[in-house]
Amino acid sequence: MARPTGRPRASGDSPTGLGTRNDILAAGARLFCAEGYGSTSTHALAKAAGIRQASVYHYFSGKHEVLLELLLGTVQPSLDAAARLLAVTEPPEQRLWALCVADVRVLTGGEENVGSLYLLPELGDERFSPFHERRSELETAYRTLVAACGARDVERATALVLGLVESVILLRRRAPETIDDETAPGIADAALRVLEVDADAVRRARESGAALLEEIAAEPTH
Amino acid sequence: MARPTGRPRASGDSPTGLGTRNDILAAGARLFCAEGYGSTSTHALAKAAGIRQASVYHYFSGKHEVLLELLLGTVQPSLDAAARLLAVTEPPEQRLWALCVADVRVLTGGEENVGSLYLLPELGDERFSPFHERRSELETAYRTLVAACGARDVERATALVLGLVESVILLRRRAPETIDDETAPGIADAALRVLEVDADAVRRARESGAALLEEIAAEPTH
DNA sequence: ATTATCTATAGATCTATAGATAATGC
DNA sequence: ATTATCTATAGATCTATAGATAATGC
Repeated sequence: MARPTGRPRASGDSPTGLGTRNDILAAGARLFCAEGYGSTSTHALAKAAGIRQASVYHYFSGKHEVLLELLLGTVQPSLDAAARLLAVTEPPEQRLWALCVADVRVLTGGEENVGSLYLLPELGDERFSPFHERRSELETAYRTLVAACGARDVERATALVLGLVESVILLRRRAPETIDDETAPGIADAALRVLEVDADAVRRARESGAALLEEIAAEPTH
Repeated sequence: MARPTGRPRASGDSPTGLGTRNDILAAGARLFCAEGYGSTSTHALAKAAGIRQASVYHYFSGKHEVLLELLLGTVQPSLDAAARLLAVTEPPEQRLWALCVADVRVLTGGEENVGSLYLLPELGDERFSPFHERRSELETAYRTLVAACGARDVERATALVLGLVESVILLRRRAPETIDDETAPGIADAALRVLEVDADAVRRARESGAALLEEIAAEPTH
């Protein structure tokens, strides 16, 4: 797409080099995280994407669709990992450990702290319910594994584990320089400890976790 | 103030019964948390406070001042507790434990989840820098106590402790029904364990923590 | 007289559509 | 011919000010 069809842009090139649609998504990720959803106008979105305000509507029906697509794109990889981990036969401690690691990696990866989109108060709007459905599926997967680990109060334990995983969103805001390769395993260990899994089982989960993660990454979804 | 001076409201009474200024603050807390800052218009704010849009400006120069006052009011009690805990002579583990408990109690108290105001992306605006200054003072207090507890990597440890404390904001969103009297001590215990404080010292902190909290609550600020 | 509220509104901004334009593709 | 962009803009909404009004206070 060296010279794509259609009228050329008035100003400059695609900032991402991945086409206008991705320019808009990248601009949305940056602006919604840094300035907020309600405080980002379609004009600001377009400007950051290197196009005019009206051109946004060629790709999206409004900024809500931009945010929705960002949200779905963020939850999907975790949901895939969860589906695979529910299907394998390893001990639940190892699978929960792997799910935590996979999820934290999604939240710590990428250019923007897209996890912080989860924290936007505007997500209460019903337009984002497709996201909430997926998110709720993911929580069900966590709950299933937490229960399989033998937690007494499953609801409370699940909330604590999810809180631990999501706390990485806050950590990335506060001190991104402290995030490294040990962050995800460290949080996954802490999640098992919250469930009062004994130290030996935590160690085993960590030892076999890497292999399990590779396994589910390789395996195709059925 | 049964019949206050000034023109009466066109519609109804003060929702809070604590005067118009507090009506506006309460409306701000509710709307900024539930709908977001940028998505809440001065009209919506006024309506929730039971007055007309223009009347907001009699008390505040704009919605940014409403949010700023809410933020300062939320950080102040924690800052007071921190100042007192830095002044006493108890072991640092006990003082850090007490600070965590005091902070979590602020974040779990009140009608609205005001801690979630901390997560608004709009806080980057320089109009909120008075809040960031106080917040940064509070972080310094945490850092001082974390260092006194003998943490090796003070910055990283402080970030983890603050993350743990703030995770209660997310917990209150996700599962408010799981929050009880054990939440704050539980988080404070976890904070000490993150610092690899030995189990005995954690137990001691918890045992003497309640008394220490009462002491600093009673004591006047100098 | 003072005060807190109100109504009215100017000007800015924002959204979403209509229609023009400037490229490539056939 | 098709497409992606553009310009222009109508109508909605939002902010912040001006000035009127309806109470109490003296």
